[in-house]
Amino acid sequence: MKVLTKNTDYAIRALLALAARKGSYLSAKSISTEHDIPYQFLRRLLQEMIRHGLIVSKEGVKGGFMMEMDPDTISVTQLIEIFQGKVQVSECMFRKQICGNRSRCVLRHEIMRIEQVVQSEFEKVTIGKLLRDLAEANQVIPKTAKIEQAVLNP
Amino acid sequence: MKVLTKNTDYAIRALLALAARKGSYLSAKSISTEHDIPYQFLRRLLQEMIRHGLIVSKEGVKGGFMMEMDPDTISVTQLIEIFQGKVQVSECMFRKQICGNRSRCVLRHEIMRIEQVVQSEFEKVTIGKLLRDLAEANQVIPKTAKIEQAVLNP
DNA sequence: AATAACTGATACTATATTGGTATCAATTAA
DNA sequence: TTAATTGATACCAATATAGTATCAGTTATT
Repeated sequence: MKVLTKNTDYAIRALLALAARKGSYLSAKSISTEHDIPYQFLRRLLQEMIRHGLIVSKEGVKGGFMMEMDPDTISVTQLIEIFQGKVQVSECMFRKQICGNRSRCVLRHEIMRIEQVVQSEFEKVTIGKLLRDLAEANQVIPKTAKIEQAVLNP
Repeated sequence: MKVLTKNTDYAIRALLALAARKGSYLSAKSISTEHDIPYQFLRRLLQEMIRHGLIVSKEGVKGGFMMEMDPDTISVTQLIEIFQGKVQVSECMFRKQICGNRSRCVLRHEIMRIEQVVQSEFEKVTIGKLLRDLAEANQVIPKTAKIEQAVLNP
């Protein structure tokens, strides 16, 4: 059971790069090469994130993608939902009516409780928090010159 | 993101049926029809559970599958692991050496913490507990005659 | 105005996972 | 002997995941 697919994993890494250079445009190409993410794949992810209002873009030369919003308002849960769909126990959850299978519902009750825990935990993990963790981790190993560089080329 | 696949879902239901009639043999066919689980699919699941020592079987007429062990020792985590693989953040988790990508590792650290929470929560949810929850739920609706029947034909 | 560096949109392919079916051999109670 | 059963395994279809390719439109720079 994989918690994060490549989609989400790459998206998080791209957002970290954008958050580290918040306010300036980064091209898909530069993010791709610096973070070892397949170029065309990355572009699709970036466009998806634009559609969800997480980042903005500018076309043409010197264009690229930019993060405008506060990185602390972007949580890992959001990204999981975008790229892996809303967390659900099993399909029957989407039916509005009470599920005919009572045993499944008992199970569901238990798991929904756990889901709440997971959701709230995941919501605390934001791009902002990860970025700070990263900076901290880099300070522990001061050999890697500039922190910014270390953040962008880990 | 689906927490439980059909595999796990069906397996849990089958185990609930077996736990409710603990000590006696139930055929795959009866479980299949009573719980609306595709016959051949179910048989594969049952065999997998035998391989993992969760249940036992007897061949021939009046044969079938039986639960011998304490239902409280079978947790949902175990079933998820059997049918959906061990919970992992992303592939790089399986590499022994420290992952070259530092940003991913920071993320990993966060998620592993969450994983711990999930694991321990899921471990509390055992077949035994679900069965008791079921019986309780059935008592609330006393119309459904015998509890045993209600458990098996929910 | 031409060009090169960009994004937008979308179609395509390969592989893995999930969900489900079919078949045949071996066992056993009646 | 026979019918009900499991053991083992091969197969199939649908979906999800991961990744590639292409072409049209935009824009800074020359």
